[in-house]
Amino acid sequence: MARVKCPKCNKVERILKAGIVRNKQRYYCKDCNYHFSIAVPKKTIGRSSSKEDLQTSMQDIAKAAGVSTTTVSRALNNRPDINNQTSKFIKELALAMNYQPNMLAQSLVNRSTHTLGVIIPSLETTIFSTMLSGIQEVAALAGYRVNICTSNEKHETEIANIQALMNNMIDGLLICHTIQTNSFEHIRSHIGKRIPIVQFYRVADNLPVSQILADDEVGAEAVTEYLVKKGCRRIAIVLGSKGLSISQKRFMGYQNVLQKHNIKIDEKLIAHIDFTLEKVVKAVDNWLKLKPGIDAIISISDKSAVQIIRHLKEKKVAVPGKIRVFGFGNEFVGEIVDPGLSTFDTNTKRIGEEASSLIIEEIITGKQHLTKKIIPGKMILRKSG
Amino acid sequence: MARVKCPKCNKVERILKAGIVRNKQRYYCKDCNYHFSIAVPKKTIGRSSSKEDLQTSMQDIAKAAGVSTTTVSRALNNRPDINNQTSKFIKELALAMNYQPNMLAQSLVNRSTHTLGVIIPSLETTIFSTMLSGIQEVAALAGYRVNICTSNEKHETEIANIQALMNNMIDGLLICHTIQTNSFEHIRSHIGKRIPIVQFYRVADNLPVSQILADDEVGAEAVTEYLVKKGCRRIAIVLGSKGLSISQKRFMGYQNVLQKHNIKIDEKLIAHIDFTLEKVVKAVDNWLKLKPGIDAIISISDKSAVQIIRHLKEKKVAVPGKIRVFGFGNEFVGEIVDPGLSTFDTNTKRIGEEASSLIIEEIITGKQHLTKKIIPGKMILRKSG
DNA sequence: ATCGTTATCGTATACGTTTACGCTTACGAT
DNA sequence: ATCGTAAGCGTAAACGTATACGATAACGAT
Repeated sequence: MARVKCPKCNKVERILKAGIVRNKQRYYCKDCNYHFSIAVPKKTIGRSSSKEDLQTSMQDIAKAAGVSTTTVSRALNNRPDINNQTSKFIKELALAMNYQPNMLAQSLVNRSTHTLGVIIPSLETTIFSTMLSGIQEVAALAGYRVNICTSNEKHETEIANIQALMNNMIDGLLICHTIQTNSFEHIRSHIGKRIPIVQFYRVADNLPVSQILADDEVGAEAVTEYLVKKGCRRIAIVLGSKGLSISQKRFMGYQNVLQKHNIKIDEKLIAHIDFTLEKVVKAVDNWLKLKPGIDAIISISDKSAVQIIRHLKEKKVAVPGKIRVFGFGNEFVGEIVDPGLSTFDTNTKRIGEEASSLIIEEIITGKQHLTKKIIPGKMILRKSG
Repeated sequence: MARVKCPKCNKVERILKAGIVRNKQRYYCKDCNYHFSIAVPKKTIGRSSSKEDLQTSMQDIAKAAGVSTTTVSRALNNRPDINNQTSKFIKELALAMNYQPNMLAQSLVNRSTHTLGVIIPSLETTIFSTMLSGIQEVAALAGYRVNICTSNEKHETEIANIQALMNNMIDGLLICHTIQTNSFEHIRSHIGKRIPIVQFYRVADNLPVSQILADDEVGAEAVTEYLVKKGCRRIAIVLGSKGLSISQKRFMGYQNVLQKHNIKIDEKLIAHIDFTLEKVVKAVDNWLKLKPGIDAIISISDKSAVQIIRHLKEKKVAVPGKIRVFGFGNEFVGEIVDPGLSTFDTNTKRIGEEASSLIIEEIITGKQHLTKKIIPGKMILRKSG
């Protein structure tokens, strides 16, 4: 029996075992400092299965019915070139034998898995889980499964996820980028292949893939316009990474309105951050020190906006009396906070639904049209703004 | 060319097309009122692919290297019975040719997809998306994908989802039942097969499958005990379906404490409902009419609890002055509401993590131990209770 | 000289499904 | 009587990978 060798230095003496992951024994060669892994042979995996707990296959049915597997396939797929009695008989037999088609085998021949891959930054943020919900519901209606990966707002994880998904297991990829994502080469290398890609919510504008996005520019315009009308002149705004259209568009809307009203744009009032609690609080604290002071904050998300309101309350700053606060997204928590959060409803669930629907269309037709669809939203006024 | 026939009445005349779903043309026979579907033949699907956009396979590498696919397989899997130069050469070639293994083919031979199926009631409820987040993170660390289905709190959808998942595409199933689920035959028929099942959070006690659950009884005891200490004697409680252990356990805890303190249990104070807003409001309104009145409400979820607080505020009922309110789950919204929500932190994310970890262990070892693990939680006191 | 062992590789088969193609039979048209 | 056509079925190849088994050559031991 051949012993385990190091693929690099070809030696066999100083090899250590280093745990098992995904049914693969990991090894480490102390000589050349090299890691590698070998799949655990089937025998050693303790499956009790001799024969009986296996699924019944088409061949089992064929044998039982005394026909070929082709005929079974024809019956089960309602093909026209089969006698009706035969078909009926086989179908009943399949039912009686509790036949379940093996999706893997079907997918292998048909080159399609009826599965969508979804990469989102987080599952613990309401807007993302809401979008995912929309994706999932539409997908389920069309008979598609959903494979979900979270990037945890980390660019490297996003890249790793794409690699993990693009191995013939999905028919299409839906992606919402990390807040810090600024380069998009990891996407570009997959464009134009068999598997279509659709970006949603947080998209990159210079990539030739379809997009479903919120009405960021119009939303920011509406909110800013409203605030200016209310007399605000020093409006602070929280944005994400500059490479993302969500930041660009919202800044555009903000800028448009301020310029229209001849209000100078102050760089100090613009924060490009990820929305962790500490970063948000720090940005707000910096703004509070400014002279002249700010009179409004537009936040990138409702969650941050609500945290800002809480922070301002702690600092005894009146909302909306001293500072008006606006959010984006219309999450449940905005209804509950006191004062109620004014926000721009981005129609979050609908974004997921449309993204799902679009990619399924691209999968079925095989055409990628570079659709760019903006989902309209609406301003919701409560007490905070 | 054979024309489309009805599989039932064998006629061909009165057949109507009825849309395409999952690449299958649906038909409807007006004669016998029968629906059926036929897969759309490959030719008619407009794939431009002649040859070049296909992935490179092991055979391509084998051909290029002048060896057999077996040798390529050996090289790529670090098998010991291969010459080191050969192996290195093949690996470099594979890299140069941008080889990506076809997971479908691998899964077909290995009989494992490294994919977990998850069925949860909803993605728009914080506790569920948090649990899913835990599941996903642990799964990703172990190299497993996650296939997500939502039952939308509907029993029939749960059943349909199980059927859809149990077709060789997953290695294990994680399920959190619907609030209305009361019978479990749809689970029982899948027990003992190759695919392990783990129930989490909402489980059924009399099924021979592993469980990961919150510390419902202890939690309910702690909360009830606290309320009694505060002088409450008419404590109302919101529960889900009677078949679920989550309802039973919480009721047990509630009952234990009341009996210990010789407080009579009033059936009118116990509501078995799903937690839609209307049902919750209706239950609360009924309680408000009672004489003697209630002095506390324990809710099944933080979201409902927060809605209850809002409703009580609208009705000018003082919280906690007149009625104390407790939730379950420790969601973000409980921090934000005013007064802050007292709640029992069920350690939601950890439940997901443990469930994921457990099922992966069952998959790898091939043994199903009927583990029953209770995740400890802790009471969190804020202003509402 | 013969045998056993080991290293290295290929052949063939398997996984479960779909489908191109070919074969037979029946039947109506010429 | 012959041909064409269609219905109904089977054979075999294909999808891409993994592996049991066999083959060969080299080498040392007896």
